[in-house]
Amino acid sequence: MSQIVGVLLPLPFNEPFDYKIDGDVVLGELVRVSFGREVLVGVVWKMGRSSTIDETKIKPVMERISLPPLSVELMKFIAFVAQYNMAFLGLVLKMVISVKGVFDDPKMTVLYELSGKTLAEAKLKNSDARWRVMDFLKFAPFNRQDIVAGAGVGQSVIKSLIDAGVLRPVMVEDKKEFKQPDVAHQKVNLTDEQRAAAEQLSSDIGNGFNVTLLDGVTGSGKTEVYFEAIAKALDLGQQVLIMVPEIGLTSQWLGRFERRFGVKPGKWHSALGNRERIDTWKAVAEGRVQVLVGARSALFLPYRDLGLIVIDESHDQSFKQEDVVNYQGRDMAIMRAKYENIPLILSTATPDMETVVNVDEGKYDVVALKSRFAEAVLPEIKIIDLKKDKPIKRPKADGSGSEPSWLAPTLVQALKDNFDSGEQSMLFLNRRGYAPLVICRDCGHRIQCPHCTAWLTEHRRAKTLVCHHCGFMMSTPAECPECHSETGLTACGPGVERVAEEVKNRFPLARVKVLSSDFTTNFLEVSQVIKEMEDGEIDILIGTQILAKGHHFPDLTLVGIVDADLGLMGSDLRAGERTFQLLSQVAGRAGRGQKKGTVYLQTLYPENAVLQALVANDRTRFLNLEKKSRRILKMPPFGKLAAVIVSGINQEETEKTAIWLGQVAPNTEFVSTLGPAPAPIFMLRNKYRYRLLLKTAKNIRIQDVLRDWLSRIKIPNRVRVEVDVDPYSFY
DNA sequence: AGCACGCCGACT
DNA sequence: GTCGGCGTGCTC
Repeated sequence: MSQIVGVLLPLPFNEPFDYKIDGDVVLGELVRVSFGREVLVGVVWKMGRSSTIDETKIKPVMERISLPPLSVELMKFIAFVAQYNMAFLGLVLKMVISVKGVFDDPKMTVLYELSGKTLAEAKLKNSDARWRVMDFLKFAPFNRQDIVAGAGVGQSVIKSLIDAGVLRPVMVEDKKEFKQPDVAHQKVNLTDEQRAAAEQLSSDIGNGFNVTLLDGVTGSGKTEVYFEAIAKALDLGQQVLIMVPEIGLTSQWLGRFERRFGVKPGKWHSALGNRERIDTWKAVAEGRVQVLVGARSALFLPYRDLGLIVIDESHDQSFKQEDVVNYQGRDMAIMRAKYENIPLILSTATPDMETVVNVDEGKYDVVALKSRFAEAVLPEIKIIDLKKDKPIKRPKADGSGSEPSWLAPTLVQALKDNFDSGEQSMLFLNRRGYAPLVICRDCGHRIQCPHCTAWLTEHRRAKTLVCHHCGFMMSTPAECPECHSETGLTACGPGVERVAEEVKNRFPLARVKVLSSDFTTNFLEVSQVIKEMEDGEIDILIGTQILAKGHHFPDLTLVGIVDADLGLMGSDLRAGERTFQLLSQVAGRAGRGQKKGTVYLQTLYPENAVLQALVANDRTRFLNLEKKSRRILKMPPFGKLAAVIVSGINQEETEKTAIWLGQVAPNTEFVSTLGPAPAPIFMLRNKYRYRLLLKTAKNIRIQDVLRDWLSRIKIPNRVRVEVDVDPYSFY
């Protein structure tokens, strides 16, 4: 019996294509079909016809893939993500099934089983070794190596049994085995507060959809607490997903997991090799891996029986990122939990405003951890007013003139005292490279990226100038490209490399290391430096953002934030929130052991409300201020935003399109638009960019408004219009 | 998306 | 005369 089904393909379409298929079919089944001149794997999305094309043009399905079909819940989730983010349905599906080679013929291995033929029938003599082999294979087939080890025989014994037909080969798929976590492996002693929190989280497992904010300061043991909820889900035989911001940085997390559950969890991230990616995808689909830690993209895996989602460091901005499809990983995770009807835990020390408001409105539960582990106390935070406490220029080593300084005398003194008493210090500056700008002193020329409206950053160690927006790279020129002066080029402002140079200069005896999320530093290098820091082999560590993530350095007692104002600049809606989160995360690195830590914030604006709230260690005050201003401005979460970016090679054409869009933009009591305006980075990768911003009331379906708006004009071919629902970055 | 078809300008 | 630019349309 042949029937017609709609197959959704991993291509930019919103509708499935019709194919003929024989036999019983279920929705979600994976099928290989020919499409145009390509062969693709798609998903049976609809029963029956979805188009009106001539039946003779409908091709048959080539092959049915023998993997479990996508669940109805996952299909609904895919449809939701597509409609919410204004993305093609097929491209969202692509995020689920585009693992190169998963659907190819799997690797097979040869195992041997008993054929039923006896030794006598095979005209073989009885021997101990032969009987041990036959005993060993009584219940399950094994490969040659396993028979050798398990029966304690040599290869020749096995060979004679095979040749005689007593053993026969069976081909089985070579599946990577994922060890099952052991819930009772090593229970951790929890404090009363932690125990209560763990119990509340555990009680939600298996009881349907629910979101809980696990709110605790750094060092309060959030991880150990949600581990207990994970244990409960594992007890029920369910799968667990833990979403983390950047997997490469969590070797400490993996260590803690392994200590608690005795095995390594499955991993999913961009740096995974193809073999491991295929193994993991299949194991997730077949329910052979129970715990998976992963980046955003792990949300789109075809879990067999997902029971819990945990989002670690849930405030992290990297959960919102531009993938195949733009989406907010945290919000999408909550929707997935809703469709799967399972609980979700948001774990953070600095919840974002969306989460805070949802807690206020009673939509999310909250569990708070107020005290730090053991004796550890919160660090003391001090502000250094750079206008009064000015960094003092230092004479150059060779005596020719002076070099600028980026560290105020107070901070230098504190570093000295800390070093003298043999304790570790850390300096934080969220700027990679040596200097963010190179300028010619003779003609005033500033070296710009040829493809973007952005200055090139000097990376002195690599002897290159780099564009941090498009990746353009050139070797640092010897003379000014404009006036050819050989002495004019000067580095302007500090990056981590330059601060490190100053520190090495001031403390020649200290062991100084730089840690930066750079293309020149790889994962291995990063974990190496982190290990050295843990082992006390570094006195002063200088680094970027990368330092803010959950590392635990017990002997770190001094943190200096070189430029607390960085990030407060610009018109970004979440600048304040992000700065508060980043700085309190960094500050939280200090004093996690027995010793009290001190944090210095260097700033030109000591009265700034964000910094004041940090000093007072008063998150609530900060959140209330922020909440108030967002409510007045009707900004998220009190209103909705969508950004529209118009980009193209031709400036005139691009600008004209943007202006047209502005002219037909909807403006009502509940919907307003801003722009077009040139985007903050006007030219990016050789394309001119304009931005429009759509703002609506909270109860309006912004996607409908967008669709209606964008359909009013014809977009020229060489102009691209991108939509970003709930934008975070304002580039 | 990926590819073919088809219509106009600058070349061996 | 052809080669190749990219605008348009199609894929079940």
